Amino acid sequence: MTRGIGRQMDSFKRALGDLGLEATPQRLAIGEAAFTVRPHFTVEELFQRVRKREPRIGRVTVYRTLKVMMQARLVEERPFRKGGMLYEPMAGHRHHDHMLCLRCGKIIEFENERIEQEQARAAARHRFQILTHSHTLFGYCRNCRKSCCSTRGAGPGECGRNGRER
Amino acid sequence: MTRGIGRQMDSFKRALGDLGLEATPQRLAIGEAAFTVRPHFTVEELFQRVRKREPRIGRVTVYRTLKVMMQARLVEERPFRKGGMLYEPMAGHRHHDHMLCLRCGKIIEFENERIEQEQARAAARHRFQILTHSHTLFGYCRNCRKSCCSTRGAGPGECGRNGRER
DNA sequence: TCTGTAGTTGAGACTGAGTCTCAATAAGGA
DNA sequence: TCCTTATTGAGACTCAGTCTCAACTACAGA
Ligand SMILES: [Mn+2]
Ligand SMILES: [Mn+2]
Ligand SMILES: [Zn+2]
Ligand SMILES: [Zn+2]
Repeated sequence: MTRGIGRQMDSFKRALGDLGLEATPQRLAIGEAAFTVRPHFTVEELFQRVRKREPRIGRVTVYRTLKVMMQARLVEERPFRKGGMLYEPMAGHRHHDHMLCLRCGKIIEFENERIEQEQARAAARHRFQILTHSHTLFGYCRNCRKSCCSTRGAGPGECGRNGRER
Repeated sequence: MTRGIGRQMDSFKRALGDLGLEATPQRLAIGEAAFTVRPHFTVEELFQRVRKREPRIGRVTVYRTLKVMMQARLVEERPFRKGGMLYEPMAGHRHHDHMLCLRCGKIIEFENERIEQEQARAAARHRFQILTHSHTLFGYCRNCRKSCCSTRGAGPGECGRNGRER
């Protein structure tokens, strides 16, 4: 899955041009980092990653560049948790929604064409113009549901998946 | 719509009992306020409202009590915006999802049984146990979509609806 | 009534995400 | 080279939410 970064960077550079912004080393470094961290990342994770290449970069620039990538629809914002968004690169990816395990943090992606259709119809009925949407299920993944949680017999950290993989 | 507060307060008191918590004046005041502010409120709005009756109450207690009401499923949390949740009393209300106008802040509620069904099926397919879900459409309401936004000819504040009614 | 205990409360300190400000720097054109 | 504009990053700031802890309450038992 490390393939496609070239293409993603091309889209990013084009987007910068379209918006009348320069392709500075900082912006390019942030782009490359965003397209190679794990698929749902925090700003802090991105920042740390960029710093390895460009130690002099500032947090503000990361926020700013992320905003540009959002405008260009190269990344999307995921309001999964209370303190702070997660971000996900979308270039190449098809649209999808998420299930989020409240115990082990696992993120499951799903697509459902019927839901998208019904959603469009509901919006049309209200003459509402959809720009984006967010559809997230919160609960327990297959590993965490019974064996761990119902029986109340385990602390966090087991359940097949070991630990954070949000 | 001011009817039903009695019933809601009864549920709340019962919930407190079930959780082994006392029905203190503070908690009751917060409950009453939560069931009478506007249907989607911020913590700060709730806090201000409670203060009118109980000026000595602290913000922490509001947060704490809100958490209790969440556990009892008397209110639900809405991750609509970046800085801070909105809350919505659910006692009596049927489940519904939301469309959110990015320009005037209007909140439209909708229900769609087919979406709920498909969502359940998608979860089942992944052996995922849903506890809650959040499904929100972001875009422009019927008043804001063309006349105001596409033509780029208006600042915020008009569009039929006058101002905030998030 | 007095006393001990557990539950509850609220002021204020603290954390962490995100924004704002502004001076320094880099780039590009005349 | 000189001038103008875009970009950057340190640090101050805002705001939501949490944590800590001492004070306060209700009440059960002596
Ligand atoms: Mn995803
Ligand atoms: Mn609602
Ligand atoms: Zn899990
Ligand atoms: Zn609107």
